[in-house]
Formats: sequence, structure tokens, C-alpha cells
Amino acid sequence: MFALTKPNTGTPTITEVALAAGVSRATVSRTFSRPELLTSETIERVRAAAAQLGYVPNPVARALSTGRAHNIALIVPDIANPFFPPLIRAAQARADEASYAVFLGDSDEKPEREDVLLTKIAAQVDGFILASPRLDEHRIRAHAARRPLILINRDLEGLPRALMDVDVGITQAITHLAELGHRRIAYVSGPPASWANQQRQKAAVKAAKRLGLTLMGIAALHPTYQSGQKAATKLLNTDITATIAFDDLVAQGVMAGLADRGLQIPRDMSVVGFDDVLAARTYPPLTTVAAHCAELGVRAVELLVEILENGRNEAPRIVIPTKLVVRATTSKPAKLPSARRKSLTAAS
Amino acid sequence: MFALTKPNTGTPTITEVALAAGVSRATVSRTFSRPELLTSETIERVRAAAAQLGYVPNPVARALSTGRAHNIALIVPDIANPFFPPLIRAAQARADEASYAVFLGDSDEKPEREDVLLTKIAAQVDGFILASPRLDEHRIRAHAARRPLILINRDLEGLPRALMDVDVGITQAITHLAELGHRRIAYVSGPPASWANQQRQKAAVKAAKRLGLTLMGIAALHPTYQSGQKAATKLLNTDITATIAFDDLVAQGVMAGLADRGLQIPRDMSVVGFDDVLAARTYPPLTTVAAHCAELGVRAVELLVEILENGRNEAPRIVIPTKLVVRATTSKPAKLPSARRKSLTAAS
DNA sequence: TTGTATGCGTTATCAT
DNA sequence: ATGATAACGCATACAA
Repeated sequence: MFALTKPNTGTPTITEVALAAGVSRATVSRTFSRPELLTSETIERVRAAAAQLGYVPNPVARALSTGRAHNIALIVPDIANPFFPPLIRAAQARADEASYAVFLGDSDEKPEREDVLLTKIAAQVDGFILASPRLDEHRIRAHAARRPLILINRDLEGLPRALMDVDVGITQAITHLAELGHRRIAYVSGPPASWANQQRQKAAVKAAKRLGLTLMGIAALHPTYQSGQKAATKLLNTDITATIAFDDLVAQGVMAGLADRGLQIPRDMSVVGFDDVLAARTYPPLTTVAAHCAELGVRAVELLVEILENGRNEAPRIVIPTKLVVRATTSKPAKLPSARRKSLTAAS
Repeated sequence: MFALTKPNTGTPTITEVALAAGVSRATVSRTFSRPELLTSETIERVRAAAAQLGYVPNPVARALSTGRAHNIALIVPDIANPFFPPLIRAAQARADEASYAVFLGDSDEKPEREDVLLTKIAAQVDGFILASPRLDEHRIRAHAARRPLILINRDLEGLPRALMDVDVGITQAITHLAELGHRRIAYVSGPPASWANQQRQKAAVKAAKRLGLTLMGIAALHPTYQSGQKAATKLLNTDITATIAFDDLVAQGVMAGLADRGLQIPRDMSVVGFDDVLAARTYPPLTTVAAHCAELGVRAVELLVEILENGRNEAPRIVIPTKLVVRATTSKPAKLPSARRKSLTAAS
């Protein structure tokens, strides 16, 4: 008996199955990759032997041989931002259905780290899904040149992408507010460099203009609860009666900031969020523009898989509509907003 | 000139670098894996050639050769449960520092899917981190027998694990309530089969007993907002004055359910959450037991990396203490809780 | 339909 | 300190 060159890890290989089934290694390989080339008889025999030994094709060896790892990478700026978990979850589930495992990368809102992550993971995946609001366009294109890459919420010509159609929802929201009688509205913005923010702001401006409303912009640099709280203070000494926030998180912060000053929502200020990721769980439940982020993730995966399996070479641009969901944070404006608010802030 | 057997993918390989640098492939390999064996001179020359060509060692080939993929898997029951995003985020960041890429698996709260995921990813990772409250113990052990596996919030003898020490925090919470004057408390439980829930319930019972308080159990089968809302109705016709919920999400649901019936928090009912994942963002801000879930993730990764790199063979049991964070949902109980509450529910 | 032989890109063993 | 060469486990072109 001769010593093995490398200590066997315990995982059975194709060779042992071949031996057990009395066929060649190629036949075992075909049983799992191209069974249509084989007799159902031999397939069965090999399958049996494999099951017996607990054999499973080694994806690493397979990847080296074929150049396809059957993995995909999903890169997001911040897992903890409530917008992403539903997206990640849905994307992961869809990838799983298509037999792809997913690498998760959190770029930590630092675009340069995305770069590192991407190149490091690149060799192990067949393609990327990138939700990066701010990474340099030419860097993205450089990555896309190496592997198929799907963009989420970023509209770069020539690259396949899944986008939210912000327009519909924002227009509905502003129309809703206008119908309630609001004339002066604030948009509490997110990160200025973010595509999503630009879209939302643009849509809000357009809709407000068309309806003859005044729209005031308030900056909340980071899309966080704290930013929303801070932004709330800027709303205080104005005659604004309704606020649209960059996202639900910011809206939640605005609500808290307002409540801290003794304002009641929606009596003293109507608030509209965006995304519908935590809107149903705020109190009062937040009126918001639903973004269907789960579907965004699913479609991105489908796009990628389609490209990988059928080698499509176009750059589809999938647009998923948004939709206003009216809950309990919007109502008619109070009669004398400015007077009331001044007394309140004086008291605080 | 001869045709290449396979169309070159464009990624330079070790051979081309060797050629360019005028050394053997082995030397190139050593430059990136064991540079201490080489002259700084040759290292430099190889590095230059590699940079020139844009060469990066192929992790797949490396994995096949060494049997180590430098990947880890992180399996959670539900990415969208707010407990996990901070944990995932922190774990990913820590793994990244140690040069490990992470596969993310969402078992969708269905233990049998965890199994599929695990075996499918197994060959591509050096180890697992498993946050699975309900997967069969012997299945877990079977997986652990193949690869290093770290458990999160699950206390299985002989396996390395990172746990929350629920006791401290729960005891603090109940003591806090007792000091405020509460005598009758409810524990709104999570999934009965979940280790975390069992720990929390047990700790609550123990602490209540010691302080001579009455503790009533109310079941919220799923750890969701909706379950909390439903559970709130069961609190209505009781003389309970304070509630501890399985987690923040359930607590948030309880708060909403109570508020819907016109109860004010904390005046009419004190509420305590668990995890501190969204407690700071509720309104009013939720008193909760902070679980430091980010640290849980970090420590799990460190445990795994330690085992992978230094081949430790023990099964450390890391315990991370919890701590009460008092915010605004707890106060002294009202004088006549039962009477007031009856009139309110009658009105609703 | 099945077997043989070779390559995928790297590391590891054994020389030199 | 460096080079030649055999694995690693699988897929595939070519033969039969």
C-alpha cells in the first residue's frame, strides 16, 4: 500500500466514484454536468455510487476547469441601511433558485473600498451586482469590462441596470399633498452625489412646479435618522406644512425631531417617506413612496443570470415603478401654521 | 504562431509573469505566497512585471491547489430581521480585514434550506458562521465535522460559539421596572424553539421570581412587528403595567398596538425591548436591552479566523454581556391601571 | 454512448 | 535562493 501524496480530506472525488461505479471519470463528470449524453442506465448507476459515497462535484475544481464559478457578487454601500436588507434577501433567494451562491460586499459607504472588494472577489464570480450610488463612473466601467455587471439604481448608458422610476411615486406624493391643500413643501435631501437623491429631488421639483407649489430644499447629507432629526429643526421657523424626505429613515428622523419640539404629526406637519422599508412600522404609520426594493434585487439577479447563461450582449434598462402608499402621516394643513409654530419653538 | 487551446480570458497568468520577469513560475508563486524565501531583488523584479501586466493570483486555482479558499460563509435565518444587518455588516468588515471574502446565506427561517445552502457552499469556504436558532443539533454537528463552524447565539457543547449573556441585561431590566414600582410584568415571547427566546424567558422568570414580581407569558410566535401588535391586544384587559418583549421589533409592534387602543407609553404601559437595533429610532425612544450584535459578528469571525490560521482545536465559548439602556418607554406605573384601561378599550 | 488524454492556474515537493 | 514537475478535482476535445 502506498502513501497518498496529499492527505485525503475525506471528501470523495470523481475518481472514487468512477471506481465504485465501474466507469471512467469522464462519465462521472458527465453524469453531473451533461447527463443528456448518457444512458439513463449509467446515469443511475453513477448516481447511486455517488450517493453511496456522499460525492458532490467540487465547485472549485469545476470553476478552474470551466472558468465559471457559478457565484455572483452583490456589493452594497451599507448593509445596515434598511433599504438593503430586503433587497439582499430577495436577491439571494433568487440567486439560490438559479444555483448561484452570492458573495456579499459592504463597501462601507467608502467608494475606494468598493474597488478593493471588487478586484478581490472578481476572480471567484461570474458577474457583479453593484448598488453603488457614488463609485466613479469610469471605475465602474472598468469593472464592467472584465465581468458582466448589473447596476442597481444607477443609470449608466451601455450597462445593464435595474432602476426605480422615482417620477411616478414622487408625483403622486406631491399631488396628494397638493390635494390636501398644502402649498409650501420641503424636500429633505439625501447625499447630494447619489443618483437616487438627484432623481428624487428632480422629480419633486418638477412636480411641484407643475402644480404651482413652493418647494424648499433642505440638506441631510447622510441618509440617516440623525440627519433627519437635525433637518427637522430647520423646518421649524418656516411656513412649510409638508415634508418629503429622501427615504424612510430620514423621514423617521424628521418625525422624531418634530415630535421632540412638541409638533404633532400629521396635524402640524405632514411627512412623506421613501422606500417603504420601515414606513409601516413607524408610529404613526408613515405615508411613503414604495420602492419595491425586493423586486429590484430580484430583477438585477435575473438580468445577470440571463446574461451569464444566454450570453445576451445588450444592456437592458429595467425600470420598476414606485407608488405612493398613503398611511397616517399626511393630512390637511393646519390653519395658522406659522403662528402656532413660533409659539411652540419659543417654548422649547 | 500556434493557436491557443483555450481562448485566453484576458487575465494574465503566472506563466506570463514568469516569462516577463525572466524567472520560473515557482518564483512568481513564491513572490505572492512566500516572499520570505526570495531575494528582495527578485521579488521586486517579479512585482514589477506583475504590476505591468496587471497580474493578480487567481484565488480559484489557489484554492484548488491548497485546499483553502480564503472564503467564509455566514448563514443567517433572515437578513431582513433588524438584528442581523449590523451583525452581518460588522462580520463582513472583520472578515475583509483578515482577507476573507464572505458568502451570505439566508435560510429564510426554514431550517431545511440551511442544509442545502451549507452543503452547496461548503466546498468553497474554509469555515462557517452559523446563526441558526432552530436547525437540528445533529445536522449542525454533521456540518461542523466537515469544516470549522462557529455558532452564534446557540450553545452547543463542544462547538465554538459566540453568545449573548442575556441574564445580565434582563435582570437589569426587571430590576429597573421593579424599582419604578411595577409588580405585574408581561414577557412577550419570540419563537418558542429559539435558543435566544428560551434564554430570555428563563432569565426573565428567574429575575421576576427573585424580586417577587408576577410574570405573565404572552406568545408572539414569530419575531415580527405584526406579532407584537397582536400580542398587545392580550395585554389590554389585564392589570399588567410593564412589558418586556422578545426583541425590539416585537416591542415596536406592542407599542403600536397599544397606541392604536389609545394607550400612552410609558404612562399607561412601560415597554422594554431587546437587541437595541431600532430602539433609538422609535418614538418615544425605546428602553431596551442592548445586545451588541455587531460585536457578536466580529467575535465570531475572529474565532473562526483564529481556528483557521492557528489551527486551534478547542471550542471556545465567548459570552458577550448585554446591558440595559434606559430611554423613554419606561416610567412609574399609573395609579389605577385596570380601571383606566377598561374604559379605554370599551371606547375603542 | 463511453473512454483517453490534456489543460485550467496555482502550490508543493524535490532537486540543484 | 531558484527551477522542474507533479498534484489539486474537474471538464472537454478527440478517439473509439
